[in-house]
Amino acid sequence: MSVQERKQRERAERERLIVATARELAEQQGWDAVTTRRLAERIEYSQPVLYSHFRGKREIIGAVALQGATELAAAMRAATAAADGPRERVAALAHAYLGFAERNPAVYDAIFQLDGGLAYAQEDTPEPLKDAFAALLESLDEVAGDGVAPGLFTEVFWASLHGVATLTRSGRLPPEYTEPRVELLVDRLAMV
Amino acid sequence: MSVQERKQRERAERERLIVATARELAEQQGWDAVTTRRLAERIEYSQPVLYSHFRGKREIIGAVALQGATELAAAMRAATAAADGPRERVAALAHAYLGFAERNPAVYDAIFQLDGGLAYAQEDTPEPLKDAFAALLESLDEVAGDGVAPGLFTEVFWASLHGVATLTRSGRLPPEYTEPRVELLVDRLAMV
DNA sequence: CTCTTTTGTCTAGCGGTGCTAGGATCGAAT
DNA sequence: ATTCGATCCTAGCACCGCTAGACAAAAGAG
Repeated sequence: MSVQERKQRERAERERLIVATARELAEQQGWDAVTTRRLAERIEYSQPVLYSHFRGKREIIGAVALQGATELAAAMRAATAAADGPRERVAALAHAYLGFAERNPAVYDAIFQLDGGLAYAQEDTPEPLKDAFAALLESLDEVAGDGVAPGLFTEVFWASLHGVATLTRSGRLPPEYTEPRVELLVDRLAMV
Repeated sequence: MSVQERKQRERAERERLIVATARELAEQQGWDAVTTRRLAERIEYSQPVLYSHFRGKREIIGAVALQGATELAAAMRAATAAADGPRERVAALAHAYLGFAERNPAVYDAIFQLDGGLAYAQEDTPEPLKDAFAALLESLDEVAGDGVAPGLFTEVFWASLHGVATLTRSGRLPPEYTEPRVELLVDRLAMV
């Protein structure tokens, strides 16, 4: 029995290694550089081993996305917990979100831009994704304003942040005015 | 002389054919399906011909992006010209933008998501891109509000629309509530 | 301890990608 | 008619995601 347990443990460990290595490589050189060959070489196994853990490259992206969503949710909750008052909470939320996107661009892409084979906005959406949305909702609920559904408000606020994050990182928005952009968003959208 | 002119004309015509075919193929089957081999086959020339017109696939995407930006700018101007009052103009602008993104997803990607080798938000940014931003600015200028730079306001409004457009199309936002989302954005962001 | 069976891993290869070198062909000018 | 230059294509490179099948190591049975 214990032999099987050890093997299972080692297998799980190797799977973590694959995900961590893919993430590292993606952050270092972009997702285009994450090829199955390079990834296999880095974990010091042959390519087919990857396919004994994941159906394909897409699922590896998905695994990185789930890990990232968990961290993003935690980062947002930590930031809002330390803020006083609704206005400050929303501002802290926005900064935490954009900060995460800036510090972990490849992970952000895995969650919000690439196809990781995950279901979004459905019943079978993976828990980490639901939870990241819930973390947004928790702080935005109180500033949605009268007659506006908190869920709808959260979607709109989130979409705005996402737009700023992606357009900035692709060089379509100059990065130097991010701060006033966020202030404007918070000022106008949040009903203090 | 006239022989050279004819050749030049034919060359320009073939270049238009390449761009139009790439766009068509991208809208039909997505950008992943736009390979140099398939594209070459559709225009009934060999692969290397593509490279006598463009440096590579990236530049073809860029050409589609410029064409699309011109159309997008025209669509926004047409929509806002037919609207009465600032509030209605902004709403019409938002609908024109999102409508374009929905009807031409591949072109939208070429402009705002993919790497077409174009410069954004700089002096050497191609005219069509500058003009599309200018078209946004023209209608948003009057609703930026006191003490808010119209350029900054336009960036934020644009980013919000972009977030809605991309998250919706990738299935991360359920499409059925797009209308109330846009209404909320216009209501809150625009200082009527 | 030996033999069988199962499990795990690797080598090699398939059909595809973007891109390019070098040769063939065709038209224009001498 | 012949040279010459422009134009285009065939063939091929290195890489991609993914997989079949050979092989070795470990586990279980006698």
